[in-house]
Amino acid sequence: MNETDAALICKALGDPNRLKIVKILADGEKCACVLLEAFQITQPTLSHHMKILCSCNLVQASKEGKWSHYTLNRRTFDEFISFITKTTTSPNDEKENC
Amino acid sequence: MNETDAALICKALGDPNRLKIVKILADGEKCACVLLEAFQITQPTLSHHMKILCSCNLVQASKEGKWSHYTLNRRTFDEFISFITKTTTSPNDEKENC
DNA sequence: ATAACATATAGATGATTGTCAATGCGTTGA
DNA sequence: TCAACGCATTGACAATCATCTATATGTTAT
Repeated sequence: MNETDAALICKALGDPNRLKIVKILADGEKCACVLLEAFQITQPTLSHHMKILCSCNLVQASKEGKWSHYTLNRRTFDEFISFITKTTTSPNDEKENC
Repeated sequence: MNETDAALICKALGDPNRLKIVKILADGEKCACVLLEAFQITQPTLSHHMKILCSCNLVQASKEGKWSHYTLNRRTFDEFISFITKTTTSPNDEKENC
């Protein structure tokens, strides 16, 4: 996990719908049809959001027949949390002031 | 801190430059001129980013004469961390599956 | 085979974003 | 008072984004 990865994840979580998707997935694996019910968006739009969440490795998809199942990737999430926490606690080298 | 606030903060952190600004501010208060040196952007662009970081309460600005000093608002940051951590650990009510 | 279903992809569109040059505004020092 | 300085604001522009409709792809059941 580096700054680029973290910024990508932040960007992914920066959309209210995607943040809510992550919240729902925190409850456990869900298929797209169940996720879709929780929103007022069309199926292609949901698919688009899932692709973004998967591309930053925050969510994992697995197909089972017709259904796509999505799970929250807790390892990525934990790494993200620890990265940004570290970012704000460990001082860096630039001590310069005005 | 609610989902809207958290999404706003994620959005603010979703830009690599802003994430780096936060990282630098973690070292302590900085003025705009020092921040500017760390980037390849123009002064108005930095000003724009600072406005976004301040508007979600992640950063606080204070003027002293000609200089604007910026500090990381650790309280907001901690609330943010605990919110998204809670989001992915506490199960919600929707237990429905396919 | 064929119809119904679940999801993904393509293409279009309006909104938002990051960036810059130009300019404005308040402060400091000569 | 006036010039220089630090920063904010404005307006413009290209790029990205969230969303939609239409369509394609793969799967299940008849």
